[in-house]
Amino acid sequence: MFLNAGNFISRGVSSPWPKALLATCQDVKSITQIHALLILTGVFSNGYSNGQLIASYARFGDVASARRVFDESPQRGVSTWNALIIAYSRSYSAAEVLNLYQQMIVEGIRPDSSTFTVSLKACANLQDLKKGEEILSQATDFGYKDDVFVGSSALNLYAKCGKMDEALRIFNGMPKKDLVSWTTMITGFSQIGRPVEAIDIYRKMRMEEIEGDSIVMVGLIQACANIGDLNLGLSAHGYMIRRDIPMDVVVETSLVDMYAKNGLLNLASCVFEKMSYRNVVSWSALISGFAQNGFARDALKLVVEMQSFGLKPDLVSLVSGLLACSQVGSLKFGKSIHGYILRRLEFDRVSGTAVIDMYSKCGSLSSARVLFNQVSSRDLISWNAMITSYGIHGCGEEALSLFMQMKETKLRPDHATFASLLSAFSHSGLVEEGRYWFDLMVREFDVQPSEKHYACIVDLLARAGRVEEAHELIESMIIEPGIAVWVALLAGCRNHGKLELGEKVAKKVLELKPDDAGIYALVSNVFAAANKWDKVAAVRKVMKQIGMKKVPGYSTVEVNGKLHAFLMEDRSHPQYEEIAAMLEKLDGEMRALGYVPKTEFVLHELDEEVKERMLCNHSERLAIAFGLLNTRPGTRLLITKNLRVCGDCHEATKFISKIVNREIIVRDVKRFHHFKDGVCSCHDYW
DNA sequence: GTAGGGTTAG
Repeated sequence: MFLNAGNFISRGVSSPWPKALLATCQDVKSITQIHALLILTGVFSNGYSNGQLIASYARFGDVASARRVFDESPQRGVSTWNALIIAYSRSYSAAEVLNLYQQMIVEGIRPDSSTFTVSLKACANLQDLKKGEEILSQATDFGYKDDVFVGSSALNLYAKCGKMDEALRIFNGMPKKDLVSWTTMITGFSQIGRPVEAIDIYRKMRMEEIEGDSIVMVGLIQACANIGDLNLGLSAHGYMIRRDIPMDVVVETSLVDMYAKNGLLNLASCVFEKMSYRNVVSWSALISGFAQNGFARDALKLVVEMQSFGLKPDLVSLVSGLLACSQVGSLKFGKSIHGYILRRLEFDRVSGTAVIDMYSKCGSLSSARVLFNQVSSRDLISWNAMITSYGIHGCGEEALSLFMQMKETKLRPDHATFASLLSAFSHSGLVEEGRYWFDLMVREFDVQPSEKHYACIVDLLARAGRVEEAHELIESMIIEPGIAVWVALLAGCRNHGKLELGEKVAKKVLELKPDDAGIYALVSNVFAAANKWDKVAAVRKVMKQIGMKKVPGYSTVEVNGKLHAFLMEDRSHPQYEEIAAMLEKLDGEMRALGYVPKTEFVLHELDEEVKERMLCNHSERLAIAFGLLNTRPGTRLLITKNLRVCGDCHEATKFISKIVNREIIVRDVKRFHHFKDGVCSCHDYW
């Protein structure tokens, strides 16, 4: 090492030899040796290269040594100061950066472009706009107003503080822009949830014939992901391949996320598979893509799989896991994630809300409430989640009471709060409360009713049998009634035998061209209830023509932590014989207690006897029988159904809960039913 | 200057 130093000196290298030598260092030890050499040769006491020495220590994260060099330096020029400031910046000590900046000013050292850039970055990270603006004005005083580095740092400062309009003002006034300036704007708009403007600036950048690099593409891809602009996303991907822009883990992860968010899970998986290196973020992007597109099982599989690759799930990936548990009603998996977070991580607000949602959607309302009480800093979404929980469990009064408590905080209820609240009223039959708060929502809380609020209130009225009133409300709507409100009315018509109006509404719904098989099923059911079998056939034909498949009804039951799924008339199950025998036995006991099969729920033109047999084979009944057979007496059963529970099964489950003396909880696609001692928590109102 | 997470109608 010293020999090399000699070579540098004797050859009279014109570039400063300490710099060249320091650059060759691979560890702190060699830096220490050169440090000693600099002292020995007197270079150090001349103040020469001290900055480079500081920077070298900082390169290996040794801030303490960097500081020592600084403190021992006999002379400190701007480069010495900058070196130390950068050292602190690299170790994420933003406060110390600003501290040094201040000292530097006090000591009368003239800051340069680097000083301002690093200090402004510290303000951005601290989101300290006030300090940042102070530094900006000093930069102007020192003549760095039009410096492109200072300019971009200013953009970043405003972007990180959420002031994109101010950033845009500065951006437009910048005499010189570089790729970083453009990138900061694109990324800034993208991250603040203004993807349209992000894309707009990207287009302007390309019009000025500036080529993007991988970082700017990340911002663009993120914007595409959030706005759902798949065409642009695909072309961005293609652009990078064509121009051979190197793709690192960040770009590839953004691509996975963009495809996954837009439901192109095949493409997302494809990119994911080809990645040479994947981290927790890459896995999370894919997991959340599956979870958010309804592929809960795949999401959960990935949570397990990532661990076999040696990666530990973090809060973000686990929140997606919780979402998946909520969807399939897997209490066991959900609980294990809850435990994992308790043991190895720390809850934040988002994961706290996700756990609340998981417990409530997996049937455990009381656990959800316990956790809600434990969340220290609740935001609007936490409250909304808990109000929703009460709603789906049919606890309208509790939902209202929680809403009143929320009103006492400084949080303002939003459109989601009212959607949950109105839906809670609807499921509990609190019609007057619903009308009252719908009115107050507009008058006092300034929340304009949207389609979903109207759908709630129409549902509320129609469900309560006030079908005409619901119809009148639709006629009086300010906004054009969409398919959701008509569907809510239609369901009311069916449930309350208003078949004449029902037929009219059914036609209306068909005109609006639903894209949902469930809606076609409802329309067809209304025609079936009115014995219009020709129209039933016509609807089925339309569905066939547009290639829409009826979603088969299925139910799942969790037995010993494993989910078992049953389709209607599912004879394929290995335990089918036992299940059928159990159902037959129960059927006899139910009839003895007064059960009469409600064959009107079989929507085909068939013999009564055949209809009765079909009802017995509904998926929820198979799941219940399987659960009874495979769990110890007295165990609570949790059934999840992908459609609404049928009226006859609802009746039968009440009887079964009494006969077997068990609590049976059924989660259908909209809400929960808690069956116990022959009654249901919904009091037959749903 | 760069990536992933929670609530919401029928």
